[in-house]
Amino acid sequence: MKKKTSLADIAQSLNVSKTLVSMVLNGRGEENGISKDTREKVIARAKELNYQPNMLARSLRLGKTNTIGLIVSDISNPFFSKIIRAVEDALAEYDYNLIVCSTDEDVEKEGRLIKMLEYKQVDGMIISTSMASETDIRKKIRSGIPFVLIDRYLDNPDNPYVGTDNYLGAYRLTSHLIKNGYKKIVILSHQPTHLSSLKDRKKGYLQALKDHKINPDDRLIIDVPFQNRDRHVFEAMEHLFSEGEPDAVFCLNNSLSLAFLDFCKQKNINIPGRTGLASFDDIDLFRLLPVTVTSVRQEVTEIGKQAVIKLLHEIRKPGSAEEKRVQIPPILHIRESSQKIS
Amino acid sequence: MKKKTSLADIAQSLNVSKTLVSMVLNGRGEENGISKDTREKVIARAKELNYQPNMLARSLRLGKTNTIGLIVSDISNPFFSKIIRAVEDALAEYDYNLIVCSTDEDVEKEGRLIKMLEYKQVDGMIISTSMASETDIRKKIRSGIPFVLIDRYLDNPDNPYVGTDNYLGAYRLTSHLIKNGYKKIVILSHQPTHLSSLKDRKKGYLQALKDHKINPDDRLIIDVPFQNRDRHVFEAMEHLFSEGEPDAVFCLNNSLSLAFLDFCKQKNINIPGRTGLASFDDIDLFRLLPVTVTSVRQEVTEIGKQAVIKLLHEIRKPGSAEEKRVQIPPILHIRESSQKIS
DNA sequence: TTGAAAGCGCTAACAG
DNA sequence: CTGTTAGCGCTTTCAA
Repeated sequence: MKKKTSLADIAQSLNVSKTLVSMVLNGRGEENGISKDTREKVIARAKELNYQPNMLARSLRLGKTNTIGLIVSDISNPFFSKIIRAVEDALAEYDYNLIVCSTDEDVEKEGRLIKMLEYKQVDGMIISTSMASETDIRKKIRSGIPFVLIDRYLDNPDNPYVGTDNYLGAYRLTSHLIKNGYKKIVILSHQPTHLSSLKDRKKGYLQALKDHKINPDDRLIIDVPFQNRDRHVFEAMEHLFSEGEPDAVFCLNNSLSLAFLDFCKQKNINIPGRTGLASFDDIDLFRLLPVTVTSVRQEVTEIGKQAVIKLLHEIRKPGSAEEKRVQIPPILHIRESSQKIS
Repeated sequence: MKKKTSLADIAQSLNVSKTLVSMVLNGRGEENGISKDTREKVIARAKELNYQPNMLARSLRLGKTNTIGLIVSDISNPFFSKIIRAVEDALAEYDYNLIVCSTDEDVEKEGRLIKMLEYKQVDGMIISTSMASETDIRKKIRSGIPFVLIDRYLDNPDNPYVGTDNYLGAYRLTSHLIKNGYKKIVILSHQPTHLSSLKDRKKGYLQALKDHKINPDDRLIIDVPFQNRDRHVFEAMEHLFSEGEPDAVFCLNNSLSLAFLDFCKQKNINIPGRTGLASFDDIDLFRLLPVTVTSVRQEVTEIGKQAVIKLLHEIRKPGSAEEKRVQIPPILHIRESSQKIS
């Protein structure tokens, strides 16, 4: 493991200055009037000595790292991992790298991670926040590093944000269920309940009920804790299905659906015979089950892409975006689990 | 967005030296004999001025970034995203961050990413490589940054590596199928065929056939291209199922299984009636289908954890590990898709 | 055409 | 107990 060669090394070996070498290697040789001859010599020697630029030094000098931080609740959740992939690809085009972090919906942890990223001098952050208010985030990001929110927005409408039109998705889905004859529709969600994504889905659900003259029933609105979701879903559903008989379940995301399907499997609950089912998010499973599952697909790739575009905008000239909140309409996939009932 | 406060600022405002401040803030004040009084003053002022350490400068000085790079073929593949999560959690304990990259099994791209990470001075890398030989990687990592391979090893047995015992998993799974009466077992894989993971699984399959006196049939060994897998799997299977009738399919990973299940769904192929099925990897889908799918579960969390331990080892004293290659035994989940046939 | 020097913010060796 | 100095590797005035 030999010592790395630096600008100085190659400058010295050529009896020129670091300045010159730096210019040439950054492709700014010509415009600074370095002779073609010298330029070629520099480049040749750089290759010869196997020069590797030190981005750290470069970043320190330039005040930018070409790295952005991405904070989500769990990178192994397929919804997020697909967004991350899209973000990665979009950023690659602009030569940015990605540091990823998971919060497990833990506000404390999120705070620490934000600080961390700030210390690391990331040029920007993309955050799917668990916090309840913009002030909470601003309190952490003191340096004014730009950030854009994804999936969940906060109280300040001027925060750049990209996500799904959750209200619309839930409204359509619920309306569809109602039209197909379902009346006692459970809405299965998880904590924390202040997340805008979940709140908007709930609003869409309630509005759809209202518009179809169905009275909401509080007992059908379930919020399980985030941790140990599977077990909590099981218990809640067991309780619900043992007494009053709901006729459909609307799961607010993919992990809740998985938990619910598990419950149905164990309890031998037939879909849509005994209960209808519809879900937010669209995962492979939904179209591969023998009874395919009706769902609202979020445009994950689009969310990732747009978030990057917005962030890069924000990095170049903060606060310049025309449109602060971008809500991408979801796509309703009507399948067999929500078949018409009498 | 006010200018950030640096060590110098707080030193100046207190009429002490940067050195002192640096020591105190790094908790090395006491051991360097800074008076308690001064220490407290420094800490108070740091808080007051809202001091945020600049890790970039720190890293440049120290020659370490506390960041490691993780390269996989696709971070949105659940197998990898779970490993990533485990890696993230394990690294967090040692205050390391994670830069993630996807290669799409593209050797060129992998090369560029490795270089990238090297320029960024990551302290180490965890790589699920698509390359065919260790030299190819070493050619990229000139600086001697330590790395550990996951999921796939290379020709050099001294390369630190953590993965599943793929041979064993495939051997057991195939043996199980044979014992349950299956004889014409398709093995469905994808390119590139030099990946040790896939090669070992194939070896396990062949050995199991051999040990049970079944002659391997080349027509049953399928390698589809990595890109557009779904379509290729469909076409290959359509071809296969139209002529000679295989009696089981062994999918070498989760994405191939998804593609195959899709095929079965579209073609109305009954499992296990018309064909048995078994798969490497274990995904939610497999236990939620009405006919549950027999699979070999890889210990993803364990792989991530061990990779981190190995890498940290390697960072502290390179080449010191007792055991270079760690092969974690997989777990066979026997389910309904491989039921006994006559 | 080219170079000298300053400085990004931090830490460590060495002196007091 | 505390400070001085040097330097990590790079870019960027400003000067020649």
